[in-house]
Amino acid sequence: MIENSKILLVDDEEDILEFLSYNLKKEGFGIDTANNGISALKKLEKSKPDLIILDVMMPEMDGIEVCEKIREQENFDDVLILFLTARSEEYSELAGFSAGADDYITKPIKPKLLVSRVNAILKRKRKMKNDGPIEIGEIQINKSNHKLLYSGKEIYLARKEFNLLYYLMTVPGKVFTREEIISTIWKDAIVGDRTIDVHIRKIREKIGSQHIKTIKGIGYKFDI
Amino acid sequence: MIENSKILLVDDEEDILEFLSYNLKKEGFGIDTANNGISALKKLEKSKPDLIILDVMMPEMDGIEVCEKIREQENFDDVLILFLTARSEEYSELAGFSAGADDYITKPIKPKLLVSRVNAILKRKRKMKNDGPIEIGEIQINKSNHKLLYSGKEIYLARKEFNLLYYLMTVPGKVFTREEIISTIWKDAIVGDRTIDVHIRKIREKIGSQHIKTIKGIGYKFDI
DNA sequence: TAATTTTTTAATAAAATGTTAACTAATTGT
DNA sequence: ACAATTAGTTAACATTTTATTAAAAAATTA
Repeated sequence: MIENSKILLVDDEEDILEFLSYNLKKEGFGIDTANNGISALKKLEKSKPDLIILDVMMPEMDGIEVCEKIREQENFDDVLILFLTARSEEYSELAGFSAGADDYITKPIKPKLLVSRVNAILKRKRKMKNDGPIEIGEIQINKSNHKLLYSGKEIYLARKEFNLLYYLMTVPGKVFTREEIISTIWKDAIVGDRTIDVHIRKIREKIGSQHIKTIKGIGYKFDI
Repeated sequence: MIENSKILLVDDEEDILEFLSYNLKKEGFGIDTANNGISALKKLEKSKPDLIILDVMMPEMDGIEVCEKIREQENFDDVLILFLTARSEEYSELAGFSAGADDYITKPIKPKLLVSRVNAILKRKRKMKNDGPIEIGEIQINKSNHKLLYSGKEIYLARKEFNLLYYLMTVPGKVFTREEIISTIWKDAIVGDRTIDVHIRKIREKIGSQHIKTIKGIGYKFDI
């Protein structure tokens, strides 16, 4: 499953491309490479990668810009993107995430860490993609047909509300931080903190307020 | 904390060993030395270092080989390893990292840079480790989802309370001084001494007062 | 394009959390 | 034992965080 995932590597340094290729091929991933942003964008359609590993520092078009351009495309607005950054460029953490990155690895790259990070991120994705309905108590939520059943009755949720509730329900009992929520539900937009509250409120309006609990200073969790 | 870290230095040149020793001891690190790879591997078990500084260029067994051998050992497959390389040996960067190094420093070694690098790498490690639930007796505290279980029952702690208890539980039995507590929990605020007491009191209110012991004139510790 | 729905923001209220001050209790050193 | 020091307690107050509205902006649908 994971083994069949395709990864597109984008870096201007041939050495790094080879190093990454070697270590990821060894793990059974399908590898495609590009040595600049433009070439990467061109290869997208044909390659259809599950994950893109992007160097932040590249001449002409840097990783952040490439990332933004990828996210603009209909078919790739939810492809996984992982940034490579030099240790010193701490700024890239923030810049990268707001550009729509899913994770990042600092150089120098350690093969073990790289592989485990890549596996983790793909696993997470598959879990999210896993379309089977989640059933908790009297509540059933089904991503494939976008339906929420509460005691057998269908309740309509707007998209953001649905995504948010679904996300919380993926791990019942776990407290999701506001940061986690924002970086998952609002990948490619910067929204204020109150936005979450309002959506939570609307969900509570529809399913009652006993299920979604506020953990002040941290975030929210779904409980039976 | 950092000050108590143990470092194993491995180099064939006595001068360098002394130079490193001198500069790192001055910072409060515990130092052990070995002048070849075989001796280093032997000392591992007894020394249990947090960090190993390895010269790449050594006769008989070079640093990369030593590194690989260390990584093969169950107990040390995630010990930190830092390479010393001559500036010219650029190849060693890639080779070193694929052997499992965490960082490297080029010779000639500048004391200030050495110390800051070592501190940085140890800090990073502690940060990474800072996950996963801590379970002590009937108490389980889980930072990733901000949950405290006491005899299986979930207890709610406010954020500061949680952070404080978690901190004390990171090293059960260790007495944390008020200074340590303040500089960890109140990183960017100046608070009075009574503030700690009040938070301790609130925690005791929730989990009972048998676990957090006051060491008068020093600080507090967590005990089973 | 207009109408409708959804999403976001802004303003404000409410609630929870955090800190301090003032006082009391306990401990320690002499 | 007694003063000095340190910790505990409480309640008031300050600060931070979240909830609730209504209204504006954006997206979707007819």
